[in-house]
Amino acid sequence: MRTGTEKEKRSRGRPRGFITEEVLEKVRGVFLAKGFTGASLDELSAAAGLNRPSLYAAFGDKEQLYIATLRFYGTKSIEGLDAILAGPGTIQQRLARVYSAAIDLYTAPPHRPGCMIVGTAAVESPTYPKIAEAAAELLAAIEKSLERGFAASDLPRKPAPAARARMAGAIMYAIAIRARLGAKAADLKAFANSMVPTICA
Amino acid sequence: MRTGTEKEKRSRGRPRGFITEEVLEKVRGVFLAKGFTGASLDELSAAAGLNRPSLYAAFGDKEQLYIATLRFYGTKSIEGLDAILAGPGTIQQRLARVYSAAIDLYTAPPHRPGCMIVGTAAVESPTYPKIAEAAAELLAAIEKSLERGFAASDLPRKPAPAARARMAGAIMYAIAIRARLGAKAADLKAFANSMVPTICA
DNA sequence: TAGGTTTTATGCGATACGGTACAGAAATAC
DNA sequence: GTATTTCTGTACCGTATCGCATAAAACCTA
Repeated sequence: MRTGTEKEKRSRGRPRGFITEEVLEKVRGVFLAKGFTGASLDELSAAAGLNRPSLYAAFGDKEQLYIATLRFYGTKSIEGLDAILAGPGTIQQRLARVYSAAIDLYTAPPHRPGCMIVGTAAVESPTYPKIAEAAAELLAAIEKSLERGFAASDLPRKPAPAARARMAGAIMYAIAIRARLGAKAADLKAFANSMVPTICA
Repeated sequence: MRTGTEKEKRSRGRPRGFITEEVLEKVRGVFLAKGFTGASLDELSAAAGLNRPSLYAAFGDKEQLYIATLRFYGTKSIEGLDAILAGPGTIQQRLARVYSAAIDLYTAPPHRPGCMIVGTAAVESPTYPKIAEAAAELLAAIEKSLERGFAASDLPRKPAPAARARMAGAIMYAIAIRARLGAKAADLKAFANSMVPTICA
């Protein structure tokens, strides 16, 4: 897939009137709110400010567009995760910051969307194996990021960083689910804060 | 809603050719695999062995049918949860049994469906508030059941049973998500077993 | 048996859906 | 300037969708 940012030699014909990443950002809002099946191409192209043929030429069909959006969202999220985990403070403080930032995104108005992977990709998994595969890869990458954070900390080596990462990831997924089902940010933050010492024990 | 099992006085006209709960069980398989939006009325009525007008007369529209199915599924699940938690053994053993039973259901072939609440209701929440409400109620009931189990155990009163229940529930939701995204039962069971001592610490 | 009542079965209708054909527009290559 | 390539916009196609109208069937009451 072309990213639109590569400064490859200007191709010959009429240039694109959009930037791929901007389209993915706009489309993400629709997929995040409605899910893959629930989002119609009318809504998607309206949100993107593009006509359907342009979407199709750029991304292929709806499934490929969804997967591109999911990977874009996941990659951005993991970058944010890495950044917070590489920041200052104890691992407890950084982990708490990770949860706080996640909860702010998960409970953002107006939809309290939760996480795109947990909240929208999971439901399609049995029907669309490629979506399941992309989602599983992203969850694995999230846990790898957490594992790096724990490995670089001064926590005891037992439990292993990978085990701590699985646990920290599980708590994050649960928060995402509860956010999408309407849980209040304050409750989720209290829960997250109560889990940090357990994960870092 | 009539349950079909109430032995209310036989009504006057032609009797129903189906039992409500049996229909809900059959329909559940379709909703569980495809989600609310992804399941078509053709699939649903075929699975139920009913024609669409019969479904409509009995349940109303698709949303109401889905919510009835969700509540049926949730209530049955909570009964199973209560039963295991009321069984023999230490709370650690009983909690491990809960997870093992859940993982068997979540990873059942051919679809590895996970949990209906977490795997299919969550995605619809922003669009269908009544589904969100029913799902949130069921999660709360699950945590209440877990809380009763911890309250009846001989674990220390700190952390409080409610806090343990939130944690145990979070682990269950995370397992459901990972199951639907393709995780292997053995990996999930290892994870669950590793979490039991932490939850019961 | 006749009448009343509820559930089935067939089939339809209006709409929304995903996806595409085609012609015109905007850029580069020669 | 002309040709070529690529993208945009309109308009459309076939299909699948949800939900319902209608009439026949099955049962109870009398």
